[in-house]
Amino acid sequence: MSQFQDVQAFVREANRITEIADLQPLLEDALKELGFHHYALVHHTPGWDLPDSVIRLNNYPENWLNIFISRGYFSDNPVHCASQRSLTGFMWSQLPSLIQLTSRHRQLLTDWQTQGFGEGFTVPVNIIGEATGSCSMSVRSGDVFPTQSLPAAQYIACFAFEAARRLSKNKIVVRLKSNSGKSLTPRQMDCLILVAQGKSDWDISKILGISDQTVHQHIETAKKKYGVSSRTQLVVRALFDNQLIYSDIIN
Amino acid sequence: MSQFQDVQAFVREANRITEIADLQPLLEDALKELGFHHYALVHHTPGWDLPDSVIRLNNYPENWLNIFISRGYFSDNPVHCASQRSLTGFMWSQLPSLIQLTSRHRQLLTDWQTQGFGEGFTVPVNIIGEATGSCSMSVRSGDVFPTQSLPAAQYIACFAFEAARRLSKNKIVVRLKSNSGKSLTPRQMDCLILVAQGKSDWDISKILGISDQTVHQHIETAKKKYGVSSRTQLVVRALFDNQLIYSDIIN
DNA sequence: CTGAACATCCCCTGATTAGGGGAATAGTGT
DNA sequence: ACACTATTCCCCTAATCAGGGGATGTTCAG
Repeated sequence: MSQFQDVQAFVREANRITEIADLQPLLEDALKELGFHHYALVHHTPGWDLPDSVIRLNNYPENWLNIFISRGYFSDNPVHCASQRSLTGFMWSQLPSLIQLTSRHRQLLTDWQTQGFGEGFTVPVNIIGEATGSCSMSVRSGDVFPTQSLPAAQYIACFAFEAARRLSKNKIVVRLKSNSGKSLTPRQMDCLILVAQGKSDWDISKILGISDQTVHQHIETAKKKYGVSSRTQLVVRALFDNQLIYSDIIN
Repeated sequence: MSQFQDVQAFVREANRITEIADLQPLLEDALKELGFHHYALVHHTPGWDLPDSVIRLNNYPENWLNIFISRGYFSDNPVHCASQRSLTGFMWSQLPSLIQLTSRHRQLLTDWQTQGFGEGFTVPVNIIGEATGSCSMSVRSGDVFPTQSLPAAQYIACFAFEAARRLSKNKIVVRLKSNSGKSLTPRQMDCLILVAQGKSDWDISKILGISDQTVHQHIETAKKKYGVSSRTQLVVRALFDNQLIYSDIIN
């Protein structure tokens, strides 16, 4: 599996299967060949139950799944948290340098080790308009970690998720209402950013040094450009269209 | 470049450089070796000017850049649009099957061909909390398209963007205020989704078949859980935390 | 069985937003 | 010079949201 041609065989097969159930053994075998014993290909959802379109493949022993569910580790999971900050795969031993681990995070990692599991590697999967996800793989405690397999692992993880996505029953489709070049003026953007931060018209007027009615006017014009009727919709659309990004808004 | 070991050399070098300017020749050479003549590694921003932290590397001839800028193609770009819908790289000839092309999109592609450029391949780059981006590469019209290089191209594109991200001056950092397991109740989620869609309390009350004051109550409780003071902030936080996804909201 | 959490409803006041007008100034491009 | 856009300000009314208060019934775990 040191050649791209080898992993391409996996990609070809993954593209051919028609049932999500068929992906499970395919992926398990491919990752076993790379030297990994457990894997999890999942959407990052706040809850465990409920939705049908959510991808959640893994070969963890039932014992671990029980611990995982009973302690509510599916939400606020350090691996998921870090994978939203990275583009390429990362090893779990690097987690402390990627995010600030909480005591709850450390507890999860301790529980993991206590169950006889070892180092892991996670490939992030982020698609705008869908739930974020990841494909993780790990070895048992004491096993040699297959560092030389990571490039192939990254590649396989990516295409495995794409295949799972394709086969996921209720396809999560988001149709872009193209904003067709209509863009906001600088002043409208100033106001919009502050609106997204939860500021009132009066707050914004003081921050920008203009009257609150002018702020109101800018926001109304922006809403008309997007064809929406509420400020909340305006912010959602602007985020979705990349006119706004979270770093403008949060902290 | 048929082996993972070969592209790993690129990854090692990309991780070593300390200036974004050094990435340009490194990436250009690597992609030339794969058989591509032009590339663009960019953040998808609605405007061309302005921000400093935005990544925008390319080796397009000035002629094309002028056309690109003068016609405002940086916004509403079909390649960027499609790359937000995909996880793995795609060829530009597949664009019609990925998104619905507008006349403006087709105009861009026509202009592209008129300038003597040919088939291209784009690797999406999506990181939550940052502007989305992509790494595209293309051949000249009439050149053979290096299909066998696509796996390596996908891999290199990914790590090139990660390197550019690392070197981008004003690092776009978003700190997660961990919601530490505090999750919304089903009814609160119902209301939140409808709020995000721009519905008023009264609308929501009719949709859910409860009183508008109850709706109000659910939203207030949700706001308290997130520690925010406005509905807009609530929606932004919920989107950021993956409690809400765009497909819940848009269409 | 007893709390705790959830869901539902009602009351109240004041602040904010929505949506309709109109109008002056400055700059840009034709 | 004229059209156009952006920016700024003002007026108005009605609807909605924010933030208090309290109350009832269900469900589920300890």
